[in-house]
Amino acid sequence: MAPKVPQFGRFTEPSLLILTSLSDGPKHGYAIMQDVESGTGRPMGAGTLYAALVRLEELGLVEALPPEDRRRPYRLTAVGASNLAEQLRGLSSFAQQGLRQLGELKP
Amino acid sequence: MAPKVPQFGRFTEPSLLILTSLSDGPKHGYAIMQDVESGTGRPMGAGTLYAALVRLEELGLVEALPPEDRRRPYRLTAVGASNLAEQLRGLSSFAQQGLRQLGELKP
DNA sequence: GGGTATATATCGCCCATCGATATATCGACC
DNA sequence: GGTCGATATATCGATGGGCGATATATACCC
Repeated sequence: MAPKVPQFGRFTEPSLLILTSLSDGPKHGYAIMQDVESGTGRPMGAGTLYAALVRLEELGLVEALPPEDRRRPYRLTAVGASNLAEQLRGLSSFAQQGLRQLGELKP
Repeated sequence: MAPKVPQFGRFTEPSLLILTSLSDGPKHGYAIMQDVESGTGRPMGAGTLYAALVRLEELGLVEALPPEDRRRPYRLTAVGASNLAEQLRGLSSFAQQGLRQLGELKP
């Protein structure tokens, strides 16, 4: 049987990465790119980033803050934060159970 | 800073779900569908399933076993298992660090 | 003043996802 | 014996997201 993944919503990798980066505090796009790249080792293209940001904003998971200089910072909304938490919890328990099944972890 | 995600390879949700389901032991397509659905709460369409299986087989992560009846079972290869383990480890530490950042978990 | 880092924006290709549809067989039930 | 639902696989078309490339502009450093 596959591990339970409570409401594994409609967000793939990049979106998750962005939300997680923003859980650190508000950031503008370029800072998110750097952050994600330093965290994952692989760069996230600008196209991916800005497109995903627009989508996340439309979904109400992030919101734009007043621009500083030429930077357009975003922050997590309350909805975004709770949504992220839920996804991470699901992901975590999924990974744990998967590893257990693989015999990588003791039950 | 975003949590480290060691080589977050090129596999999205469905593939991960399939590999994880197979970590349980060999299964045929329909059984995987049921397994994933019972695990996640949401059905994985047949199109997604069989297409993903073909890809995973091409990548050498799963292999077909001799058909029984009209069932076409698959099993994880050694490569598939170690690959899955690596992904799950990355996922787990990613989720842990993310939750910690959210204040959901004590460091 | 020239090159690199910062910063955002947009375009187009490709492929995976998804839902729908088709087909066939098996078992149960009346 | 006939029907219905579950089992099982296969394929198609539309859509949308990921990704790489490209464009543009400013700031900073040598």
